[in-house]
Amino acid sequence: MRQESLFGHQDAKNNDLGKAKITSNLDYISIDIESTGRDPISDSIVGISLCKEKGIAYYVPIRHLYNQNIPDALIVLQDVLESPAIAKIGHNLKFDILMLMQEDIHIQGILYDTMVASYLLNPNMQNHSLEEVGIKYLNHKKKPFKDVLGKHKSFDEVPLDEAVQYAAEDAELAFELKEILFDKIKDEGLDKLYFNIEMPLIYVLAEMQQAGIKIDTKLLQALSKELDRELDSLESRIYFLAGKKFNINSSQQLSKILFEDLGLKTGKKTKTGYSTNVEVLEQLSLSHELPGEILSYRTLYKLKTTYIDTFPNLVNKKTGRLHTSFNQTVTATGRLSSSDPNLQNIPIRGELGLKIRQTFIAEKGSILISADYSQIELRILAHMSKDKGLIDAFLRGIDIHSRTAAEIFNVSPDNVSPELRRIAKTINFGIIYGISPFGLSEALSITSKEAGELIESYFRRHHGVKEFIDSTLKEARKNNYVTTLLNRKRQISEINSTNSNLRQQAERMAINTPIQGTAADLIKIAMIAISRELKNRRLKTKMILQIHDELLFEVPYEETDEVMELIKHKMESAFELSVPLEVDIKKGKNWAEAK
DNA sequence: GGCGTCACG
DNA sequence: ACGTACGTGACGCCG
Repeated sequence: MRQESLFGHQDAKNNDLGKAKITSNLDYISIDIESTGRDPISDSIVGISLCKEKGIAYYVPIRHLYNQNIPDALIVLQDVLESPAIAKIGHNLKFDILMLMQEDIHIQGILYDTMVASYLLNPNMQNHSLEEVGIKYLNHKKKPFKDVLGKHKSFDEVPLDEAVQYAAEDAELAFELKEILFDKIKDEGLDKLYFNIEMPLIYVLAEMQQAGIKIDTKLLQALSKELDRELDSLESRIYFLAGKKFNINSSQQLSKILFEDLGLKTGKKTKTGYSTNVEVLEQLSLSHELPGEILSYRTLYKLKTTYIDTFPNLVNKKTGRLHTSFNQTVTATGRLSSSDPNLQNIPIRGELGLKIRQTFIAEKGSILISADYSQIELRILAHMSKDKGLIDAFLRGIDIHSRTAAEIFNVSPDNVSPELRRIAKTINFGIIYGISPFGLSEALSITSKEAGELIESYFRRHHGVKEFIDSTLKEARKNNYVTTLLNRKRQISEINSTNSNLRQQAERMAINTPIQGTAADLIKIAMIAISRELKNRRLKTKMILQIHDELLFEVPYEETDEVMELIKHKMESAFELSVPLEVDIKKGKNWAEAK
């Protein structure tokens, strides 16, 4: 492999690569950006490597801490990077897109992202790093980044010859992986899913991350002080009830207090001892005052440490906003995940949950709009199972849980009590999770015999669902994988296991994945469609969060009406099922109001 | 770094 | 007899 620095290694002055020369006959090129760190909002570009031919890769230093930089090199490359006719190959291109956005360079063109390709080929795999994928498909062992960095604090301090070796290797590796992985993508019938959904989604996710969300730091700080006082008083009360001081956050120490000192009845066990989780403590709170106080303490402490005290520190200095990372290659089902910080698990339940949502606000002159799919997974179940009862209920717009209750308990729809509805709702959830008598019995605190009877009663009225489950399992056993409506695949390797625990777990995955995964497919389609339409109409509205079945937008006042209609329409028409997709949409000055 | 716990869909 | 509801990420504890 020949590795050169396009400008740094050779004599820069003699390197008058004209734009015409770069762009002519160039169908695709692999790129890899080196940076001062992994945060594409805060960190900056150090250099970029390029490869357009196996065996030849170039490294362009941009901001190394020595004098061989070509600050204008990016401008020379801009035409290539922004050419829609030149496809871009890379491993985790969302990162490169975001880094270049900082330089006001906007990548265009087909994206061959080898990380996303690896994920589609095996969504169960934990690690789709270039290191791992390189080893798996090319048996190519990369030099670890840590070794390149050595004693240096950041890549911009790495001497050029070492930087060239490392960076150019990455670009070439991605280039070579592209051939292999995208042949497989085609062979596996994943090309439509990749090119129609995952590939355009990369751009959408990059824009969402770049947009970020505004939070009310002052309000969070005020909440924090309020909680300090409450936690202090809870702490004293807990020590008093326990008869001594201890670390309330240690479940081990708490377990000793509850089950040894106070002699309360033990319940569920964990690997390391007796459980002190919320179910156990709720049960214990009937016989002693302490468990209830612990529960209050835990809730407040959790929300304070995870959200209230953390978020103000994460507000980006440049943008004044909170930026998450949307991960496209993490979940086994096709969902996105969010991290650093996770903005897909912002509290909503309880008074304090609402207060936290109130701290997510719109920019001055804008509002937040939240749009969420109503019962999307049950609608998908209705579609996939062709179950007459389910389809009929959704076509007629009936409250699905009440309808299920009426069926299972054989009462008239008007006579469904809230309690019966709650049970039916749990069963409906259970179906989607790959129901089992044990699981349902735990969720409803009934015996598994009773749970089994409820399940039987459900299937008596929903033959379509029963047949869907049976045929899905049959397919899974035959293929060792299951698929979503848009042909996403998940391998279910233990589906034929002789270990019954593993096999049953695999069976639940086999049922749940097509449903959860199809929901993920549909909202991804909607996101792409909405993003396109916002661009086409030159609207300023920004999509800022996705929470599995919900999209959150920041919308300038004057666009409110137009955008509300646009979003609802695009989400509801993302894909035509045999039942309607329904979207609830709301607006407000903060996320609590818009929900 | 594994574990328990708990925030969300 | 065993042990599981599906999918995530982050926190603090503990070794």
